[in-house]
Amino acid sequence: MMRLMPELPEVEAVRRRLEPAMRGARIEHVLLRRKNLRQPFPATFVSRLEGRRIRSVDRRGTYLLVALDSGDTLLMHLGMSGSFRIGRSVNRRSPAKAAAADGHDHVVFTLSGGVTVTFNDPRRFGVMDVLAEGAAAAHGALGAMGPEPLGASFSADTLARSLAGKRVALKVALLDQRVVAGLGNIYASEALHRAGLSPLRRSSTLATAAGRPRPGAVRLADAIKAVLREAVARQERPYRAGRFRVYDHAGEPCPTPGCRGTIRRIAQAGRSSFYCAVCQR
DNA sequence: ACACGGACCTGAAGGC
DNA sequence: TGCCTTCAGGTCCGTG
Repeated sequence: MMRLMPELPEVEAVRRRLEPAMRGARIEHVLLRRKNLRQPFPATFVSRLEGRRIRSVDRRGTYLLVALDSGDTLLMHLGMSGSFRIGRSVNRRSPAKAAAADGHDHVVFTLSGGVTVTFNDPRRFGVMDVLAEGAAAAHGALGAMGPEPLGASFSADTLARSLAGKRVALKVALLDQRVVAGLGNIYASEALHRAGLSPLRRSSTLATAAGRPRPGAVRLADAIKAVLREAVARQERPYRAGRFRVYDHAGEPCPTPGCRGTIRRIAQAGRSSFYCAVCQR
């Protein structure tokens, strides 16, 4: 079950795996094995991809952006259970069909050189779309997306500013991609624990005061960066995973040194949050 | 404008 | 054993 959980670090790991296989290659063939994922594939999906050369493979939040020489961008989201498999086609007559083996293989890209990139997604929460040049800003999710937490545009100051006036619980605000891009349910809980902040706290209590971010906002911005940086580094050697400090650890002792609390699980906005009521205030 | 809950979908896990 | 229920997750959409 806990296979991927695609939040920013996991999507970045996928990007790093796809990039060397895709960048500079030409998309020779696109096989769609169904007509929709979470939303329908656009009618022109295949025709706008086939024959195009791939300029770059980037990530924004939890979206993958494949830039093409036509100016279009292939937009992909893994949803909850999406994954890619890179292969090499053995059957040159019908390379795409040979690569699609599993019933949840929904898209097969065959690239120049016979490389195949297969998208598998049992739950079909994933999304694929093609955006025309300059259309990213108009795309709902992308256009409104908040700063990249590991980029220069994210800081305690920007975080405090975007929490200002928000009545929602801090944990719920962290899941809002307009506040910060790429955080999901797991790393939101992890960051809050590291910052010593309760997931239940009202977001506006971390807002800017007297022109400067409150100490909690500084700790939270630092914690978000630290949690994500460590997770990105861990993706490269998954078997040495330190796992998570609080996520899915309900009932266990709080890992904060010197804290005698116990990790609790509560529901917020329909999702589970894990935290220590003793050291997170 | 903001906030909340339901829908989407399947597989794993737990209960009886 | 096997059936049934519940839960998990990210994002979008309708409603308040």
